[in-house]
Amino acid sequence: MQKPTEGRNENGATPLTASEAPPSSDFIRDIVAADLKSDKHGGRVVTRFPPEPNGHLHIGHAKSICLNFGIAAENKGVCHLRFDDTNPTKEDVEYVESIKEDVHWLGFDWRDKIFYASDYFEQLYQYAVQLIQDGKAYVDSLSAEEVRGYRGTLTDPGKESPYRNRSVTENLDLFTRMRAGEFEEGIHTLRAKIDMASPNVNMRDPVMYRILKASHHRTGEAWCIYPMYDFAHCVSDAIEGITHSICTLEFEDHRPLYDWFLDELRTPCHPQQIEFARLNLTYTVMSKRKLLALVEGGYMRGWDDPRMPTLAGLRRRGYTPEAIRSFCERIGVAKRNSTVDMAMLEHEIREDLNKRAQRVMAVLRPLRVVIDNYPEGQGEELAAVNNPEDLSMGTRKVPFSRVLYIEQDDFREEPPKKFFRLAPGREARLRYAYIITCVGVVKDERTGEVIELHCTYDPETRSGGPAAARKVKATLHWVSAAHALPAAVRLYESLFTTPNPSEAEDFTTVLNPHSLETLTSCWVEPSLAGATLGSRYQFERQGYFCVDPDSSPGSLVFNRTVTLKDAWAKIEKTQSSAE
RNA sequence: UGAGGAGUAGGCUAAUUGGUAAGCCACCUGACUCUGGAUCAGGCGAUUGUAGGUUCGAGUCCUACCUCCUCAGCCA
Repeated sequence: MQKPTEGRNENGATPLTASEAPPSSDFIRDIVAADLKSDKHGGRVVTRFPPEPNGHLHIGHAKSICLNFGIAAENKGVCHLRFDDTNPTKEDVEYVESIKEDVHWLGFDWRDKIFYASDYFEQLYQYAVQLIQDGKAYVDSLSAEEVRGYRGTLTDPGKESPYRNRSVTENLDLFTRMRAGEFEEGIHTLRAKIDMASPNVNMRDPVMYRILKASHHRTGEAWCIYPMYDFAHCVSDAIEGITHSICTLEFEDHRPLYDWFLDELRTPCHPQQIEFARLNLTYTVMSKRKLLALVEGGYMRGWDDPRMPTLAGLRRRGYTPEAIRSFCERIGVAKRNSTVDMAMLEHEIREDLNKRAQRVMAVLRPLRVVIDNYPEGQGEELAAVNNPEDLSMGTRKVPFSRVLYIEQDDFREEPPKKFFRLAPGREARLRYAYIITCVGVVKDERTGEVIELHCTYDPETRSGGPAAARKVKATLHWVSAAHALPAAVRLYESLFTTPNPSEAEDFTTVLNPHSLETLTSCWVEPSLAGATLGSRYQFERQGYFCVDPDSSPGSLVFNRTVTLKDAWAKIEKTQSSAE
């Protein structure tokens, strides 16, 4: 199928961005394409993203969102947002709001197609009644423990409940009274009458309804019986006219049940359930349980802690929706359990921000530098390019003066091999400014720590000046001490010390103690004075940073989204490990 | 030991349906560079889980085996 964008690209006019690029094909898209061709669903494509509002979305959900909304969009179809809110004891409006926000932020629009399984409670109930009337469902009065005993094991068949053969009339009566609230929780359940000897445990008379005297975040006290996932989900899909019901691998065993309900109910529409492997990422965890434990255990500041793989966390960290979408496209979709390298995600955000983020100079660990031959009280403004990857972003002025700060890492009193930066007697370029030579080192008398450098500058070497072309091995970022703005910067490293924390007996023991480092005496160039919340910058030579919501006027707080690739760090690492 | 799935370079994912293993990440060179960034050029790396079989030809088909994942909630 020819996409309009392809022709445009061939002309070389407009390069495709990641999100515009033709989606790579995968087995699900193959199925959808085949169904379209065979007219299986009347030429329609309707998908759905069905979260339960009992937690916050993470990047694993993003994979599902991109898949469902993506497939719909590619086929001129629609994707519904449906809240699977069938368990009031675990759900809350707080979560539905955050989920809506996250899906929108990711860049997807469900338009008016937002639904709730709870909207279908009455229809679901009527379908259940129909099943009872057909002799395909019954009210069971076994206790939870007894049900477990009757279910059998993976290798042994189950036994039929003594209540399995109640009459339709009795079942109808009991079910009506269940709804009316006559029974306490656990007294009765409605079960599908299938096959207690089925090798598939899900088919051994699964529970359809249980009594829950809980207040539901949308239906309040209207109901005291709630449908189970297996019954509610397939019927909800059918009600909405879903064509392809895409879910994760653990539901493969449920597919026969999904089909059983819809077949028995003779719904006008029978969606196809398709399963794919959920996303795993190295150096983090994805399970709701573990994420919750991190928050409740006080290991994280909240669901939006920038170290969390939640969409709220990634957003606060500085990730763009474009990078996440591109990531989801590149990892592909398959049935194979796999763990994607975190480096892939980092690659995506670097690639995106490299094109878009304004460059700026910031000194994180300041070392004072005095330019001895630069006149005291004098200053000048130097032109700096905002983004060498996109000259249309223009230039800005950066103030220069006699006293500056450079990065402590950019000076070594005794430089190791391959260290190109400043050292006694050595020269280096100050970006957009002059070439300087280190002529003196001031140390703290007690600690011996280097606290100040004395340098001279060569006026001829000013950027654009007569000797500007002279080659020096290193270019350093800097800020003018008199003009710089103070800032706090939060540096993040991987959340865990091992690539696969879930394999640890207790995953909290492999938490990385250095996952967060806060630097409070940083200096940033004055152009950042008006930086707005969430705005993203490249701090030259260091990485991408964004303004954290903890910032207030006059007190900037930045999060490091990701570092720049650092060739020197690698050299230094191999040097030190070689010793 | 029941049922359902899955095995392709270090990691992900493809392979026009039986036609001679491709792409991205990572890693390593080199070029270029006023970001040790970016970019560009190149490279490393797979007897496609194993063993047989069919075929002129197999990652694709057949047989057996091995390994891993999921399932015994009145959770989703």
